[in-house]
Amino acid sequence: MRKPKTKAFQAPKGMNDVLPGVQKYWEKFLKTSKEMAAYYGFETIGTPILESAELFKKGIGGATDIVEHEMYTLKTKGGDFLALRPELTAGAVRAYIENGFGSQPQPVKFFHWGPVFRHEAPQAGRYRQFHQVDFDVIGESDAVVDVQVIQLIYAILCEIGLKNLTIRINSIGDKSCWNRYRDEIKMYYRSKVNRLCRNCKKRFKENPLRLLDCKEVECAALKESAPNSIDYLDKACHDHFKLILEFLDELGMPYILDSYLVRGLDYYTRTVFEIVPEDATGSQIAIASGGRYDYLVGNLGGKPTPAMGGSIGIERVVNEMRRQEVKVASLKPKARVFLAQLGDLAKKKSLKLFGEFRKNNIPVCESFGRDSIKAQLRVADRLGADLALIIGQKEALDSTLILREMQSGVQETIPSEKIIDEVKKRLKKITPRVPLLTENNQSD
RNA sequence: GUCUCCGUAGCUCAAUUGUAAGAGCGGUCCCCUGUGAAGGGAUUGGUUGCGGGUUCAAGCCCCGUCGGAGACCCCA
Repeated sequence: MRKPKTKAFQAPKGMNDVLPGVQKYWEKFLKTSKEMAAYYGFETIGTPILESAELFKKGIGGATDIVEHEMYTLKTKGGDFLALRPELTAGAVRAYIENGFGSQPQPVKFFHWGPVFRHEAPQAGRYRQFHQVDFDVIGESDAVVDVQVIQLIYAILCEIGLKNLTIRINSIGDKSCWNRYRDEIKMYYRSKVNRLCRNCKKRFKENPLRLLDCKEVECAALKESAPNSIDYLDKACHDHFKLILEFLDELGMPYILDSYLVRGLDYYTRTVFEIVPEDATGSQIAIASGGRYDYLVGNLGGKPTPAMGGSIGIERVVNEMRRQEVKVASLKPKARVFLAQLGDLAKKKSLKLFGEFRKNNIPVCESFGRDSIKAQLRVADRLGADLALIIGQKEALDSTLILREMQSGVQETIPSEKIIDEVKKRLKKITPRVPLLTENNQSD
């Protein structure tokens, strides 16, 4: 007889469980991000995971890969077309407009984080559901905020312990520069079209600027002598960018000017940047990126408002933290006291006692499910407890507890009402078997 | 969407197509019936991702499918 078996479920492709063993990295990163963001004057905002699909088409650009091929879309029962957000900025800007943040003192600074979705083939550092933190400064055109956003993101990454990060930065100008530059690019490539790869032939027609993004050997060789976008910035954009570089120099931040850096979202103007770990193996996965988007608020129906933002990919950061073996404190509260029980009455009393200790802010560990005292003490030992409290039939009736110092094995019977104070006293006296502030890299 | 490699116990991995798929680690229990660490013993573990096919015989070969790792594209 075969038992009918439910098939084993698997998480959807490219979507991962965040298991207890890696939570500490997430916590460390999020805690640091929130604190730093608050310090820089950012206020936290949360927006829906679902938004009108149209928002992203208008915001990110209908011709981008993200919107054209990678968006999870759905039609509701009411007939609305919604999409799982592929990034956070569009939602933040929508919220800015919808809630009238435009009439508050400018700029408005948002800190924003959560899951985002892109239907792509999973790969190194790439998932279909992943998480970003996002920083947006809306309502300020000064170059100083461009630098401030980069500084903030860079500082967070350093603060959590990442090393050897490089900032790549470029300016792609704005409307007044684009046409001129696009013409130059087309001109340059016109005679070379048949040497381009298939994709680039398409790009030549549809979006010539993306030609510079290609990594095919042939195309990469061609772009070496292609006109440089920076040479086609108008005066305002040029000055803006120059100022940014001066700020970065002043701050001593490790940036390289990458004139081929073009981001895949259409809303960017002027400044674009990404932060890449210098990896000996040559992996070039950006863990953070962003840029200025001076037209986005206007394009989404608000009044024209300059803005700057950037986001960090949490999974990529966590992967990098683990690759660099960053030390992160364990999340497990270090319980130095173990509570062991024997018998039904004792078990009931233990449960109550556990609550008492909690109120007194003394972490206590237990293994109530185990009935043998031996097994319980074994657990106590494995957990590295300094004190074991044992309450058996006899103690439960007498309202006492046995207090055992694990190191020495010395025991003493203590009346229940005095146990909290006694434990406090002993904990001060005894040196912990396991250091309290463990910064370990073991998976928990 | 295209391509390459991979899928055996909770974990790390064995198994020339040929007994009834094994080991280490882990878990549980016992040696010790109210007292941890060392040691010893036992035990728990699997429709070999799933579904077909070839074969007397498939973990192994073939097809499909679902996952995973990675490359392209793109991106955090």
